[in-house]
Amino acid sequence: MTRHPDQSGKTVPTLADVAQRAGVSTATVSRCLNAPDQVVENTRKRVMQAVQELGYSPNFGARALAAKRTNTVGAVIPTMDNAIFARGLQAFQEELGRSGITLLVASSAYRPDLEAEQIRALVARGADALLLIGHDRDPGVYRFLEARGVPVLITWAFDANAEKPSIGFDNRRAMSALAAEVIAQGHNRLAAITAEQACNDRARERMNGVREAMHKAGLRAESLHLVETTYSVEHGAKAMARLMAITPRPTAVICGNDVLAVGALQEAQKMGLKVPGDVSITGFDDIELARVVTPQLTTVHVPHRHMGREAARHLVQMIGGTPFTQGVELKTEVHLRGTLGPPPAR
Amino acid sequence: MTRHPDQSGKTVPTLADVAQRAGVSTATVSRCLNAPDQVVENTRKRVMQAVQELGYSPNFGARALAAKRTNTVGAVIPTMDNAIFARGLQAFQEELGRSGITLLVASSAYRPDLEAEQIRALVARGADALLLIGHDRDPGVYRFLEARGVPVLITWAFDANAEKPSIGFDNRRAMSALAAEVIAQGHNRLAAITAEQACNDRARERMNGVREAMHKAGLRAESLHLVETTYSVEHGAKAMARLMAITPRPTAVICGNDVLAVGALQEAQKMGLKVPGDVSITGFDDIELARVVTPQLTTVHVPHRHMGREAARHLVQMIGGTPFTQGVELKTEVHLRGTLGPPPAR
DNA sequence: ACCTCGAATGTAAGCGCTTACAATATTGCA
DNA sequence: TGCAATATTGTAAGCGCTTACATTCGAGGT
Repeated sequence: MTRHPDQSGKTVPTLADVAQRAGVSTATVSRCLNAPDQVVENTRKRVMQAVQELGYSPNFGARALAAKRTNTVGAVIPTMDNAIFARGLQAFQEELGRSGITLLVASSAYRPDLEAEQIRALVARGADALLLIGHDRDPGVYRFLEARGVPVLITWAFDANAEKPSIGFDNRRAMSALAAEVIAQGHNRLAAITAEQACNDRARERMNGVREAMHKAGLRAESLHLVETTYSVEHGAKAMARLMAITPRPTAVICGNDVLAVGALQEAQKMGLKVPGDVSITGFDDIELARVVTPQLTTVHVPHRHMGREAARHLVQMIGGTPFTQGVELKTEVHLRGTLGPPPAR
Repeated sequence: MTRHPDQSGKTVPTLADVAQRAGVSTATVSRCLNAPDQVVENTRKRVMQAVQELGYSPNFGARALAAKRTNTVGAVIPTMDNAIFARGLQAFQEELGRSGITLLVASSAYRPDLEAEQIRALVARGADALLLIGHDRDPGVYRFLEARGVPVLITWAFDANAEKPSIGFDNRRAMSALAAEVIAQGHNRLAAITAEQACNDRARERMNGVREAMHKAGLRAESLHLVETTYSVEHGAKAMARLMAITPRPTAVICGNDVLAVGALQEAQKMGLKVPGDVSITGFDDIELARVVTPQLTTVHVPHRHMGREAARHLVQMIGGTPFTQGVELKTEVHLRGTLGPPPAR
């Protein structure tokens, strides 16, 4: 493989270089960097100056190797391609920063095999703990993590009975509440567009929520027209086209997330359907997109930032050795906006 | 600091453990992992089985330390909070993956000090090369990178004369082309909303592009009403409100990016102004948002994925030792959509 | 059967850092 | 001033891995 990039024979200064220049031992330099108060002011100044002059920065690998600790946590998210995870992750990172911990992010493109690979990569890189999205996962992955003693926290979902502690919300209940609002408007021909449900407990639970609400309202859950598709505005639009071809046409389309919902909305408008006059549409997540389309999307608001912050706090504790958390359930809220209205007066 | 997370005395298997179990030396195990064809089939099978049974995975830090090479490149982007960088970065990562290189991403929240810190962190982590956004940066950072011999590629901008090679587009020219279209519609009372220009050559050059187009068209560049604000839909809206309070009211508002433009669009509509009937609005970037609002945004399309892919290719070469690149300039395209029209017939 | 030579494997020296422990300097107090 | 106690610094042993070099093995040629 490639020879390393010391293109012009540059030499990276090491601890020893700094020590020599400052006229102290490497141990002292190390202490200056990691526990400055153990070093007397005078020496410290000298060392710091040497650090400056040499442009020294510690070699992370060596440090991790020697200290058996990296002050790094890893997160594997399904995709960076949209805002759903961005906001929560940002908050997560900010909170970690307070404890001097660095975040490493990897994305799995919604593929379980890639996710497993990324998890291994992060662990190999020394992640002290991991943040993962959703509970669904090959048990082998959990065994691996268990064997390595790497604390794991699940988020974007909450399930008190799952193998690993989670900080998030109950996807089923949240969606059920939204669906109940839809039904309360008088809709009884319902359809739904969901992201792929295999390996995705969040998507699955959301759809279960829809059925639950239908059942409670006395509607036959089996009458729900369900289209499963991959995550994108375009696919949402395509799915919508399929649903609108059904007769009698569904009067409300409940989407598993805002991105699909926006696609559905666009398609409806393109077909000349009035939203919500001819058909109601709802989303889930309440990302920026939801408030930017016309009419604005009725959706479930998720406290992304709060979730990220809480996750960080708990993970820091877990790294500190506080064993096993019960998990935290966060509340979501249905936000009623323009895309939901009563069904057409047939 | 925290004791490390071996909560229950788990022991992570090392190369030596694998070697012992397979009855070979550590060198052979290492070779099995890094250069399998140097090991005879029989031994290899035995080793691989031991790896399996033990659930061994190599310690990245140790490997980097010994091999002086990490097969990792780092990228520091201004924010993860929106889609602008996501798509290009995704492509970047995919292309790197082809060469077996891992991407580490950090975000700087548009703050130069944080960016410098993240750059140091990535270098300390052994990044073989770095991808950075835009040219503006404290010279000290470049000196540091130079001293470390870390190849750097700039993207999301192109400037043949800049200190570091870049792969991107000419922000000024691209915006100038868009502004020319606006002017061609008959607008002569122009306003603009820009992201903060300090430390952001991209934002600055875009505004220079507006002025350039005005100048070419015989308009006084000084007559441009400019509002500078931070990056978000809401701030775009606020800025729009300020601009719409000016008399005589500008008839076209050129925004430095799509996010600000969407905010401006929302505000205009909230104020009861017709877009483009009463006021035209344009964006820049052509992110998903641009096609999702009503009417769709006239904007500059940037070939994000192409840019990411190219950047990856060149960076891989640079790591391989191919010195200094001339850089690559990519073409952008003005996409005329619904938010641009002729000015109101006064 | 013996020798040569290349392929396969083993040996052991670090890579740059942290940290237990030892050595030394400094301080307070009698 | 002298001594114990404490604060500061130094010494050196690894952390887990790669790799140059040494060693051993096996096949082919005579």
